[in-house]
This record gives sequence, structure tokens and C-alpha cells, in this order.
Amino acid sequence: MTKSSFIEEIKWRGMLQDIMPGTDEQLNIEMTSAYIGFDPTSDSLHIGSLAPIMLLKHFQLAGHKPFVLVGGATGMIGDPSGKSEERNLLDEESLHKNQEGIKKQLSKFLNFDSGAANDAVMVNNYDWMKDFSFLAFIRDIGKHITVNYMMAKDSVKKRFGDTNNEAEGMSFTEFTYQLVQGYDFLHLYQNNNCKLQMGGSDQWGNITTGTELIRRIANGKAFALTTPLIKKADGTKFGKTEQGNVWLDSDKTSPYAFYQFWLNTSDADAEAYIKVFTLLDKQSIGNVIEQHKQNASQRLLQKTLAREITTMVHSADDYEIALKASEILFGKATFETMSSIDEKTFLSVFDGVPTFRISADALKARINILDLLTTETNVFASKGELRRLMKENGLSINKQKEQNQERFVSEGDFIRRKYLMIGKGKTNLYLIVAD
RNA sequence: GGGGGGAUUCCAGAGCGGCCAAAUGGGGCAGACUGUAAAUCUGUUGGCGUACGCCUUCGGAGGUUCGAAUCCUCCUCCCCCCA
Repeated sequence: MTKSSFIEEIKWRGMLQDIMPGTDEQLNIEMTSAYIGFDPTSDSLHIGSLAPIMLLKHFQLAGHKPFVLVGGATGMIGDPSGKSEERNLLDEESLHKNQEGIKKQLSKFLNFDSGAANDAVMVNNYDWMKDFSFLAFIRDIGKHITVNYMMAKDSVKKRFGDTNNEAEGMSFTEFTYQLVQGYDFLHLYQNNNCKLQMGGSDQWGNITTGTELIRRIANGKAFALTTPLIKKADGTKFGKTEQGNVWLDSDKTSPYAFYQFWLNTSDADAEAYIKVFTLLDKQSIGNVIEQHKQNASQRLLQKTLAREITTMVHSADDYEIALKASEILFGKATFETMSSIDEKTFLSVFDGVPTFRISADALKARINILDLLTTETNVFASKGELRRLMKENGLSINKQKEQNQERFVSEGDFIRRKYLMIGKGKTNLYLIVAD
């Protein structure tokens, strides 16, 4: 891939929303540095950050130099354009911890230490903001931008209330956000020759405040580029499940659950996602989409998508396990086949499946299924809920549908006299372990 | 400082003395159809009991009443308008 192909690349992938004139030319002239900001509010990123990460990935692949900016300072303020509330100050220790966690995850995508000229660099704006006094800031920075300019931004306008919306009001702190973020850009421009800031399309206003500052203060030319926010075809929020965020950290979201998330995307979404979230080239993606349409029930598109992302975010081994687990859990596995698998493999299959424990002693006697699932374990919140589910034929025990509320289970029902698979509906599985 | 409006079950939002565990919509869950999709349709959505039923809920604390989410008093919190 040559340097000039970056824009082309993200264009056909549908990752280009807005771009400032001259950006492409700048990228053709020289190896250019660009940055994207990430929130250090947790020690792990979730898939909401994946699109910007891929942007940096393509950027580096194109021979340019990516900067990762950890928003230690801005993260305390809260971006008014986002849904986020104003945040609390993170202490330096957790800030540091989160930064390390994020770097570790990003290392799977970006080269930080290869020795190449375009190695990625991580910076934290807390480092240069923490000692910047308020007075110095309003004198040196605030002076150059008018309130009129700041108020013209959509993110701000929205909060003041326009014809459709009611005024929400915003604090001075939030109002200042774009200036602080703009200053980051100026700082990186002056100290790291960083000429481009990228981000989600909601960041456009903040980014242009930065280029404006650079123009006025440093008399320089900087560029901006944004990527569309990832949406789902049905309009619901991307990246959320009933369990909450889908994290990149395998402790927070198991590789199996991660794989399942992507496997379950709709056709319409998967076509867009495979371009954004995988590195497969145009030709390969075209083929996959074509083949998928020939025989949609094979779900080749989702399987490819899930394989690529799981391998990239976790590992090939994790993918293999997740795949095998999915085949067993959703295939035609029976009590016999489940029993024939060796215990180690069996457990790896269930890694990531919610597990409940019960004492082996309690199993000596026969237990009513209702009691087992509500009183002995908390698989279900109430008996009423469970009864309802059983009436609707939604409960299965060891892959067998069960409607009889008088059903009793004992040791013999447990696989290897230890494990019981409980299914809720078609897709939700729980494991009960007796020990 | 003055005036007005509000707080209801996950959310929005009806109810305004008994028929209210509380309309309707959204969301959730399940079933059918399928492909562990999407769309659609159906059921369900406080707890306990198979069920007639019982228990806990309508911002908080008291009160009126045979009976209150609904009326009264005080308190807390939110919003709007005028100064």
C-alpha cells in the first residue's frame, strides 16, 4: 500500500464522513502524523472505539504515523456533543492504569515499537494540561477564539436550544471543552508536527476548533477527517448487548461472547461492518458478500466477520475455541456427545457461558426444576418468570425442551454427574456445576 | 422575591375515592416464520401460589375514609414563567 491510498482505502470502506480540503494532498507530500483521542475512563476499550482504531490502523498501513491521544484531561470534562455526563476527576493512579490497559489493547492493532519511522506514539493530554494555569489558558488560548465561533458549533447550539429542542443548558466547563481539545491539536502540531486529527463524525466541530487555533496562533495549516458513527440498520445503538458494552478485554467480554456478538449481526449491518472492522481487501469482501447472497442461510458474511474480528482482537486460538463452542452449543449436540467430550475441552467450550454452582450434596436428593433454577441457583429471578417461560416452551435442559413443571432432576441428569446445561430460548445458555 | 406546573410500575405517559398490579406506546423476554439474521405476527412483562387468592408498589411522612395512586396537611426534589 502506498501513502496516497489511505483516503481511497477508507472511502470504499465507507469510513469517510467529512474531510477538510487539502488533506489528501498533504498525505501525498510526506509521511504525515495524525491523532485520534480516546477516553481513559476504563482500563479497556469497547467496540465503540473500534472504528477509530481501524482508522489509525489503515493510516499506519499507508505509511503514516499515528498518534493515540489519551484524554486524561478532556476525559474529566465530558464532551457536550456526546451523551456523556460531566465526569469526575480520575486520580493519576487509575489514569495511568487505564492508559496502560488501552495501550496494551492498541498494540494488537498498531506498531508502537517496531523501530520504524512511523511507529505509533501514545500521548496523554493530562501531561500538558495539568500545569497549565487557568489564567495562562484564557490569556494565551481563549483570546484567539470568539465565543460566537464556539457557539456556532452544533454540539453547543443543541444545548442552548433551537427550534425543535428545549434548552438543556450547559456548564461553562462543558462549553470550554472544545477549546481544551482544540489546544491538544495545537500542542501536538507544535511539538510533534501532527497535522491531522481524525475521529468520529460527532467530533468534527471540536476538531475544527483545533485547526482554527493552529491557523490563528501558529499560523499553520492543519487538517481534519471524520468517520461516520457506526449505526445499526434498525436504529438501535451499536455495541450494546443486554450485558452492556462489548469490551475488547477478554476478562470483561469473553472471546466466545465477543464472537457471538458479531455472528449475530444482521445482513444489512454485516455488509457495512466487514468493510469497517476487517482488513480484508475490496475483492475478498466483494466475494464474501456475493457468496452470502447466493446462500444466505449459511451466514458466510457473519461468520467471516466474526472470524476476522475475533482473531484480530483476541487470537486465532481464541477464535477456534469460540467457533467450536458455538458449533457444540448451537448444533445438534446431545447428552451423549456432550458426555463423550473430555472435561477440559468441555470446560473450554463453556468458557464465557454464565455459570452457576450448586453443592454436590444437594444433588443427592431429587430436586424440582423450579427450585433448582430459582432457589438453589439464580438462573431465573423468580418462579413466575420460569413458569411463564416453560409454558412458552422456552426452557431446555441439556438441549431438551422441557415443559413439565413437575420435572425433577438428580445426579443422573448431569453430564459427567457434574454439569447441567440450561437453555433459555434459542440463544441463551447457562451452565450449572455441581461440586 | 412573585406566580404556575410536576414527581405513577424499566422508560415515556394515562389514571384523579372503590371495577387499579394500574390504560396506551416503547423497551425487555419468549413463541411462530427463518439463517443463533432483519421484518412481521402472537403471547408475556411486581412477588408468592396450579387456581378463586394473598403480599409489596404510584416522591417521603402523617391524616380523612368502610376503602386512597386518586382527597387533606407538612416535607423533599424537578421544571416553566414573571421580577
